[in-house]
Amino acid sequence: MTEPLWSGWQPLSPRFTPPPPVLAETLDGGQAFRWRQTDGVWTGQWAGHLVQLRSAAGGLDWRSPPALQAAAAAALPRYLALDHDWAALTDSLPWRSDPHLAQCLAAFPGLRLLRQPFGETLLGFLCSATKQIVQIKQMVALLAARHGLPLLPLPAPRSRLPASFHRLPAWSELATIPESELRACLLGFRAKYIHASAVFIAARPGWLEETEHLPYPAAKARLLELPGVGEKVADCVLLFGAGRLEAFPVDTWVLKSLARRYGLVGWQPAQVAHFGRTHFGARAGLAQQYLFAWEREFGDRSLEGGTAGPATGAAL
DNA sequence: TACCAGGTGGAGT
DNA sequence: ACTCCACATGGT
Repeated sequence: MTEPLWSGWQPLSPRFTPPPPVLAETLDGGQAFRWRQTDGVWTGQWAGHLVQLRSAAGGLDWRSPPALQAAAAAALPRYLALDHDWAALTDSLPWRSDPHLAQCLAAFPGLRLLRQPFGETLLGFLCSATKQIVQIKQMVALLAARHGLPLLPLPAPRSRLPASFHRLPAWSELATIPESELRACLLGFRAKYIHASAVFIAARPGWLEETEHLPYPAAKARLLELPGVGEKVADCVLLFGAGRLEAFPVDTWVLKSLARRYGLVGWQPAQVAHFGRTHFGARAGLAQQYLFAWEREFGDRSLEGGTAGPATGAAL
């Protein structure tokens, strides 16, 4: 008979027990672009991995296709950053003196940063400029489907696979794809940035890997050399793809958050970034993720009524 | 129909 | 240094 697509569910360890909405925010809130939920089960991919997660009584369960299970078991702890003490990291944020931050922490208990593959994170956020998350996910899915290697040596045309799974194309592969084919993946003007960045990276073997391991300021300076990578994208890549918690990406939502909740109306992104790093400290990027999640979920509703003073409290 | 979306780079002051 | 603007495309 054919091998089952998925192996049996296994408990994730160390434990990771977010409430389902927080798991959703973690996997699908704008850090990563390759997770989908159906019937309470999250299916996600990174590098050569394919994993499902579901909430169970004592924590999360996970499973993979049998052929990929061993590799996934080794890779999952790093991807989900299970070895980090997120409760302690979150507690180190200045929530005691910042009522709005305290409100954000309470609204998304257990939110964490993923540790995604560096190159894939770069690709995702090169797609992100002035696009909604659902649209970024669509671009990334098309890039994988059309230009990435199949994940499994697929057994049968009639297999029970709901869809075929593909890796994202590596940067060396992206360099060989004509810009017109990238545009066909709904990338729009981002296609030329991805193409030019791929050519840049392909001309410098080892450059991307070295960049990942440099200290934050040097790594950011190198990422800024890439066409299409500015302050915000560089910080997202370092925060979500290199574990640099001091990176403080300022996107339109964080700009809104700091304007509405901290009174920084009219401030430029660079000024807001400076404020964020000094106010939130060495793990400013973690604080940023809470602010981002809260503003997207509750921000507009909280505007009805009160003026946006510092840390005006909307009811939870 | 407007306006917005996890922005960036370039041109003109 | 700052301000405006083009860049593609779909969602609301």
